Amino acid sequence: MSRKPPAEQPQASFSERVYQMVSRIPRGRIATYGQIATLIGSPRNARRVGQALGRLSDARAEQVPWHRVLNAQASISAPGDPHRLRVQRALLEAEGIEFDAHSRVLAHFRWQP
DNA sequence: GTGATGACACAAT
DNA sequence: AATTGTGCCATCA
Repeated sequence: MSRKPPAEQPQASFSERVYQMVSRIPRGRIATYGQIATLIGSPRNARRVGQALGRLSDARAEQVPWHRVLNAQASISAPGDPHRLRVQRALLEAEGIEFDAHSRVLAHFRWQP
């Protein structure tokens, strides 16, 4: 009897696709939540990108450059978490990324796939 | 099951 | 330019 092929998933889970795409952001460049969402084929799901990154285990977080993902204003999004805000900014500055007076990353550092 | 929340984005005002 | 409202949808209480 023909076995039903294990319902080949067209692609990895949403979060896996997020991690894979974020991993392609080169050092010294930044991308936005909406940009990642669009790149993985889910244009209206920027929120879910943030949720996925938030669920990264500490171990995985060391392999995924989550800090290179910012909001549409190119600023760090960390409501209610001033600690991560500080850490994230430090990580970005450590790779040469610069901010303007409004804590927004200069357009110059935007990743263009 | 229902309703609130959220690492967002975009349109409308 | 700055606010406010609406869409989105997995998660969680």
